[in-house]
Amino acid sequence: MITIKDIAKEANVSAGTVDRVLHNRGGVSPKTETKIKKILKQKKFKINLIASSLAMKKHQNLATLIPQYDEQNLFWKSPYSGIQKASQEVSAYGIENKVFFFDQSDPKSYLKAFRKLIKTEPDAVVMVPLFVKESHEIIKLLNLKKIPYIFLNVDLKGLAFGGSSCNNLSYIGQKSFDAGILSGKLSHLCSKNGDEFLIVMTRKNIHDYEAINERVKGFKSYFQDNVPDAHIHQLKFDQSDGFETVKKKINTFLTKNQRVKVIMVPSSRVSYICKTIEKDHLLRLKIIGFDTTPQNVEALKKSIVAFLISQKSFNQGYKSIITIANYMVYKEMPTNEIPTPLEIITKENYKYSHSEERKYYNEN
Amino acid sequence: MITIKDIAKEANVSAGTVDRVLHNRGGVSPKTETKIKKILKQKKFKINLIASSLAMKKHQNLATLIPQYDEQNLFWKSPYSGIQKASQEVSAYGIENKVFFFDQSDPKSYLKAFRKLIKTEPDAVVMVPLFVKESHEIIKLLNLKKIPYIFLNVDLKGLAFGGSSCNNLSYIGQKSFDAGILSGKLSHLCSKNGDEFLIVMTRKNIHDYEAINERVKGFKSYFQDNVPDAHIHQLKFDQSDGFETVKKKINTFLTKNQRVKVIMVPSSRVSYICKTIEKDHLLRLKIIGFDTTPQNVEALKKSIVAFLISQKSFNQGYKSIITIANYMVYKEMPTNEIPTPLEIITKENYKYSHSEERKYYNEN
DNA sequence: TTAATTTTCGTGTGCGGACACTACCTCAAC
DNA sequence: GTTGAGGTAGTGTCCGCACACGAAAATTAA
Repeated sequence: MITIKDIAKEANVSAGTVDRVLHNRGGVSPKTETKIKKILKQKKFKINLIASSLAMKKHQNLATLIPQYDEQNLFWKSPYSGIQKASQEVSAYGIENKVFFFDQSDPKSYLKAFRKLIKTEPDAVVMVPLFVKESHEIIKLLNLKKIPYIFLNVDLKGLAFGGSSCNNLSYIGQKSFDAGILSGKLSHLCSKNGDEFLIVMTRKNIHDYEAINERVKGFKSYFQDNVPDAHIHQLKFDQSDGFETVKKKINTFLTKNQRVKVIMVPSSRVSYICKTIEKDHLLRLKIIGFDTTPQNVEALKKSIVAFLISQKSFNQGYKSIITIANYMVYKEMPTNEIPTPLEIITKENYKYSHSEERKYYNEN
Repeated sequence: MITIKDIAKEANVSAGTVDRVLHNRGGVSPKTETKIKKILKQKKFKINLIASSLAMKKHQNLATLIPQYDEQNLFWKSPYSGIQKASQEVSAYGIENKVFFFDQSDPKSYLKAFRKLIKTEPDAVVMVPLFVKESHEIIKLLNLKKIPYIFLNVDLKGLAFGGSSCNNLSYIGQKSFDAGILSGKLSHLCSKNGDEFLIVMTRKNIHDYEAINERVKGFKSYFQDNVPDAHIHQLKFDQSDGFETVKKKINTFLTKNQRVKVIMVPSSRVSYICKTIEKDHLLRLKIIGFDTTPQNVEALKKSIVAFLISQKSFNQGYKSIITIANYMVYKEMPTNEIPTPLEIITKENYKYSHSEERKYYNEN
């Protein structure tokens, strides 16, 4: 193992000087700096994170702003678990994470939670910018206070409102358009010539309104590029539509359109949709959905759903914390976007796909 | 944060005594021991792993025994990269990993490499037990010397030869049978009633002889359970068969059997097989293979191959090192088996699936 | 009672790095 | 030549813990 002292000896300087170079703290003449840098590279010196974090002992505050989950909508449980796990890990590095929840259907609670958050004077923030307008108020303040922040799961693609542009260090989440393309490909693969397709949209989930649209666009884009003459139907339901309404509409539609063989549900509500569909129809259908919520996985196991496209939201949560922690501790700049994998989940590979998450649950 | 000193002060003893209690190192009177333990619990003291591992500076040797990769067979490059990455990380914990290579087609080189390895007196070993008989010689010695070891990618399911049973801490790899089931499911999903299936086996890859058999078994098992009357053909090629022989045989077969619509290649040689198949046939075929070797990914991108089932061998390599390192440092017992995910890779999601690996390549 | 021995415990050093503090050196102004 | 400012580089201390060493206390032997 190469230490700072080794480098110092090699360069005929003291450890302090090497340290100054390592951290760009200035006060080193260009000559010695280049010399030291050369030796650092040559010897492949890597800072000893253990010793480093011990020496720093800097207690930093991290704050996280995410939607609260409930039984109605378990989607946010998974990223929260990932956040919890990562928080535990980074605590050894002197970073303490506080989580603030808001109601995903209430912009006011979003702002309220943020106000609480900002009072704790965090050194960095991880947030889910669910509401565009309110987010810009938040961002303005964060920019002003020079608090670095990361977007999780939802992106505000550099939208600038009133001069406050997003300076988020990174966005960690799925590329929804590409996820849509993938759903198109899968639909295509498990269909034959002449089969028709159906997209079913619900409005129950606000959380990924933008994402859902992107997925639909991606889906259509796939077919435009590969099967331009494919017949793609679309059904939309409103928040106000009850279970029975949905049921009636869908089944009537499916009876009329017997050539529809594949259904794509661009939200995490695929299991709900499945429940409304009559058995006769289910038998001929291949159904593709998103996100591995417990209900969706149940439907997958029963072979009602053929594919789920997972965004590994546990990993998203986990990574968001790790990423910003690395920035806080080592000033390590993350890439602008950290796309999470588009995982294809079937009945057969589910049990292998979320082992990290399950392991975490078991340990706690 | 509670430190040892805090506890010591509270108990009116020195830090050394607290340390002795913490590590059961003896030499502490029952009275003070119970007193200290009480305070430890009460204050919820947790040892600072950072400081601990720094102070220990235990230089431990780790040795890894894996097959050498070459252009002919790039499969082993990926786990090696994962091993490299993990080695780098654990070096901060004072663990130095030495990698020893052998020729995957030569049992003698396997033993030879091991002899070299054992001379370095490693404190733990990660190995790919490719050859059953020779592995048992190795295991016998490791058991005797009480050196803990982990199996990577290939498992010796507790086979006992001459009284030497496998005491491997863990096996990190794919569950090949389940991977086969998954390939069956995918084949089924992208076929229609009456389509026939073809399994193409080559003997070029010895590395996963057992795995290949398991995959085939899994594939057949899926159809037995779900489509018992499916017609599954099988072609086997010998090591001696040249490209032209294979080409001739496959195309003759496909011409004769026009109802074959799906091909499953249970090894990582799917791209090789694809090259032998004439375009006319390719057009009607859905092809499923294993492992994301560069050539296979190429075929995937060209839409020649529909699905690849990846075992994330990079992660396997990475995890094997991390797992044994955790055991070495914290005596953390791993679970007996650490199955890696069965990832379904298509043209559309490839770019998101191996980002860790690519990131590592770019950084180095 | 005193010496010898064992048990119990305090002290000091070092792991590799961060950073404040200090010392030195150069060069210009007077 | 003296002085002081500004730029460079060295030194020392600390982070929390592990462990060796030896001192003090307790126990036993003589």
